[in-house]
Amino acid sequence: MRVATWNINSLKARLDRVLAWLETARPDVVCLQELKCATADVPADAFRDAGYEIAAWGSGRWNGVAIASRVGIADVRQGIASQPDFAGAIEARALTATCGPVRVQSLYVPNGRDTADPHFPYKLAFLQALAADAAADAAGPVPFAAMGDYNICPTDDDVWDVDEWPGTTHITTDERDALAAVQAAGLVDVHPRALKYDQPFTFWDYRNLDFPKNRGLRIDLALANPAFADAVTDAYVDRNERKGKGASDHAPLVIDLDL
DNA sequence: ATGCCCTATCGTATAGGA
Repeated sequence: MRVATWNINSLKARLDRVLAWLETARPDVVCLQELKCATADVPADAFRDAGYEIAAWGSGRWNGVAIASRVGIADVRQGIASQPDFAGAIEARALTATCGPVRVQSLYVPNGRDTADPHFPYKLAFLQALAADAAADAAGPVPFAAMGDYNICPTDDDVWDVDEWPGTTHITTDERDALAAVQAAGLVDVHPRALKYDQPFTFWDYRNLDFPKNRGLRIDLALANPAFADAVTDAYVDRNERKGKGASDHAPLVIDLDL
């Protein structure tokens, strides 16, 4: 089977491209992030016409996660255990469901904004909660992957050039330690191959010709338990989806499984 | 060609993204 994760940066603005991609890539399950629309506004009919059921948790302008599947969706769960709030709100950043033989989690980890911003400790707290939340699924017999936009480059090789990276977040030791703690729960980073160039980046900023210049980041990850990881036959980043008019700034991460 | 930022919002600018 084929499982994917993709930060689509608005479901409404991206709907045609998402549906077209489902038709060509034919994933059995796709985790989507940054819906930027309310749950009630998710076009479930359009997905149904394409052969997919969709479970979504959206809250309007920001965030929002979904899972679309053509092998069924069961046991849907919103959020993670002890999920921290931001400014008093529990944000739509995690959705977990069982789709056929796999259990997947669609994740949108907080950006962090700046190491001096309150969003940064929020990001670390979210990851800490995630590590605890994932432990049971990580140790279980069912193939499980927590996949999505982690907003962390696991290593310097996951940045086109750390010295040119303009942000203060995504590359810090604190963030990488927090990511390592999630992996320590029993999950491994399914490292994809790139369709072009050496590094399998998943994000390129819209500005400054970053995509043509391949100034990218690998921040969309699939952290898999042993049952999931052992079944992986291929993994790649579909950078072709970053091309052209109306593209998201992220490309899909696609994983093929012998399941 | 990969091509010079994008999205949603009570908007005619602003916040957020990474």
